[in-house]
Amino acid sequence: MSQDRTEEKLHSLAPKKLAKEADGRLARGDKTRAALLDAAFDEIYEHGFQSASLANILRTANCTKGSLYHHFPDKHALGLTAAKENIGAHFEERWFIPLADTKDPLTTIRSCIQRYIDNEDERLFRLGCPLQNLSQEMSPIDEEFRIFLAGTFASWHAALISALKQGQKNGTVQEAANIEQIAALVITSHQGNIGTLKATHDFGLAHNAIAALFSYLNTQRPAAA
Amino acid sequence: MSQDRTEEKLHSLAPKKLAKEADGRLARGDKTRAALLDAAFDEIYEHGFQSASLANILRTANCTKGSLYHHFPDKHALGLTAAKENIGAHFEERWFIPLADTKDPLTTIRSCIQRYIDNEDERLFRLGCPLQNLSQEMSPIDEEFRIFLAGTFASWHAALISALKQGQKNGTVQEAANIEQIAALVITSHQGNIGTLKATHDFGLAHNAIAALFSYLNTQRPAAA
DNA sequence: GAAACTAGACCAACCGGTCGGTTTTAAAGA
DNA sequence: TCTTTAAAACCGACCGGTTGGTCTAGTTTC
Repeated sequence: MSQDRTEEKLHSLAPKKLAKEADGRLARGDKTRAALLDAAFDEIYEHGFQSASLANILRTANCTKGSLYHHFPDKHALGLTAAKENIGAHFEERWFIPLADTKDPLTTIRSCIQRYIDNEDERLFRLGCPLQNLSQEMSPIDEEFRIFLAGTFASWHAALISALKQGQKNGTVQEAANIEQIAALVITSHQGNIGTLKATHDFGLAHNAIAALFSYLNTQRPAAA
Repeated sequence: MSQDRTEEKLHSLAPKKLAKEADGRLARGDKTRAALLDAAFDEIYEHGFQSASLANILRTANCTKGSLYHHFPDKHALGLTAAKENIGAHFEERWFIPLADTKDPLTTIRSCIQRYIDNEDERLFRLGCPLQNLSQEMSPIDEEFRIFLAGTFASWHAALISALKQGQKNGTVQEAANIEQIAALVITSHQGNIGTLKATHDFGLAHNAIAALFSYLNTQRPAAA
């Protein structure tokens, strides 16, 4: 599947510059495109990429095959673009912005994680994390997806490390703390927690796991704060 | 999908009692059945349940549609049985047996986890953990699968807790340790680690995550051992 | 000879993708 | 301002291929 997708690019995957009407709304074509991307993300989130049905996407977006294949070369490009735009925005809002200028990263991390469990997000509970879902499904069979997903993990890791360094500067994280290790455990335990919750539906387990993580994080604070 | 599967059971999902030949080998029918289950598990592990192709399974198992639908009522039953037998055996070998009679569960847990990363298992690296893959894919769309998977997580959790209690009795785990929390973090961080590795292909991240986990586990030992 | 098992042709439903044709839009020309 | 024009956007019938599943006929085993 999708071995040599490097050929000609009739449609660019680079973020599209949106033409706007005078009143600021999207032009007709871009509105369709946006509806397509929204519908595609939803369908993929619900069913996975491979089982996502173009017919369903078309129905939700209220448009037709012709439109779809005018805007995107194939299902793969549609899915990848939808994933990029949506997952990128999610991490920006939920992690990168809160971490960007915190002086107490350990507390910030705690609140970022807590927010996933507290907010009673029915879809998160039922469907899990889109980044993780796509990682599981697509990593082994599509290198283009895998590279994007790996890049997201890398950015996440980098943002955590940079925030933890800031914490050291500001005296909220031990100088001796192994920052790479902390960041790695935050990522893996959080991912595992969301994924496990989806199958077990056991909030008790999830709360215990984050309690353990938080107690670990607390050991990384300076002895005298 | 699979809403009311409670109707008549022409084929039981309970572990089948295998008829044996005089010389101990499996009878013809059971050999076909076993080949089918093996092939099904492989195909599902590689492509997921929904994308698993019966044609591929039949080719691998070297048998035909007629045989398949003689032994199993449908794809769902085949997949669920294959998952149960294989995942059950895996956890038995990799976790339940090592944990069963250990006096130092923290060390045992450590070696169980380490084994996943050290053993250069190409399929684990590329495809991840079957329990996790199926959790991601099937939990939201099939309650029967979900219940089995949740049960596996519950058994895993219980085995960890029981081992950690043994550790307390034997003085290798702090009396004050919150055992449920430890067990929960072991499960979620391990699951997250395997899943993340599959997308990132970054062993460094994986090693950092388990290093952090191990350092947390070490804080749960008695002060003077 | 009955029951267990295997064989594979066949089916309707659905899949992603193509293609010739129509409508809408915005810019150019007068 | 009205007309022309070409590109952009949209439409949906249609295609070959694959899917899970059915069914009848034949073989093996006891």
